[in-house]
Amino acid sequence: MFAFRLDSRSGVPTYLQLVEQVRRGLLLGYLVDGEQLPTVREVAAALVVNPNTVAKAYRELERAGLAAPRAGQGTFVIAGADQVPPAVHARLSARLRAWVRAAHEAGLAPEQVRALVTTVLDDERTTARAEAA
Amino acid sequence: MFAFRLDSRSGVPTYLQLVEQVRRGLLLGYLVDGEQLPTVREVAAALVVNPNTVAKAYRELERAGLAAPRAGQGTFVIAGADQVPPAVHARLSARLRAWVRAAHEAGLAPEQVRALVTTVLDDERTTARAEAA
DNA sequence: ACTAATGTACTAGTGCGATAGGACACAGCA
DNA sequence: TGCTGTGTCCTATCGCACTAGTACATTAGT
Repeated sequence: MFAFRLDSRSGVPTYLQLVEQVRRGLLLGYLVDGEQLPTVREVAAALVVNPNTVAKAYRELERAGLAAPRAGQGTFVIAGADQVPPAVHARLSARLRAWVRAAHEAGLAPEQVRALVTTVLDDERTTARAEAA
Repeated sequence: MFAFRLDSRSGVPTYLQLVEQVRRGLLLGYLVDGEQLPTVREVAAALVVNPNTVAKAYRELERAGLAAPRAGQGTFVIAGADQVPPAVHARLSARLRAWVRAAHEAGLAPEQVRALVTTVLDDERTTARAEAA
C-alpha cells in the first residue's frame, strides 16, 4: 500500500504534500493505474492530521484527473501516459544515487547536498526559460 | 549584488524562501563573509512584496546568526566555516548538470526530473535515518 | 545641523490552511 | 433488511502568513 510522509518543517501545506507525493508516484511508476490509495481515515490516523485535510488532498487529485473515488470502497489512482520507463528510471536513479554518495564522501552535509541540488535545478529552470524566450 | 527569486506556486512562505536562499548562498559560497544583501526596500520593490515580509526574513537571518544589520547602511551576511570548497563545488555541480542533461535527453520532462530528484533525496534521508538507528 | 537612507516597531486587517465535530449518501456484505 | 466502511459536505473556530500604513532610531554624508 502506498505510504505518505510529511515534512512539517518545509512550510508546504499538508494537503499539497500529499498531492505532490501521489503525483510523483504516478510520474515515476510507483503507483500503477487503478491502484488504491489508503483511505482518508487511514491516512488521517497514520499522519495524525485531520480527515478533512486528507479529503482536501483527494478532492484536489480528483479535480486534476489523477484519482477517482468509489463510494464505500476508497480512492483509486488514474495513471497518465507520461510515465518514465522502468529501465530509464532505474539507470537515472542509480546514477543520481552515485552522485549523492560522491557528494557525501566529498564532505558535504545532507543540507549542503540539498542546497546544491536546489541551486542547480533552479538554474536549469531559469536558463531553460531564457532559451525559450 | 545577490538576487532573490520567488516561486509562488511552491506553497512555501515568501519570507522562508528568502531565508533559504541566503542559507544556500552561504553554504555554497555564493555569498562571502561580510557581503551586503540588497536592502529591504530594494527587495520589496524587485519582488513586489511587502517590506515587512522582507524585514521578517532578515530578522530571521539575524536570529540564526547568518546576518547582521547596520542601521542606515543595510544588512550584511556572516559566513560560517561550513562552506563547500570551490573545487569540490565545481566538480559536483558539473556532474549534476550532466545528469540533468542526460535525464532531459532520455525524454524526462522537467517535472519528472524534479520528481525523481525529490524521491531519491527523500529515500537517502530515510535510509540514513534507518542506519543511524 | 540637516538630509537621506537604512532597519525596526507597531497596529489593524485579510486570506487561507488546518482543526473539530457532526451529518449525509452510496456501495458491499451478512 | 440492517450493518459497516467509504467519500463527501457543512459550520464554526483557531493560528499564522501576509498586507497595509505609519512612525521611529540610527548611521552616513553634506
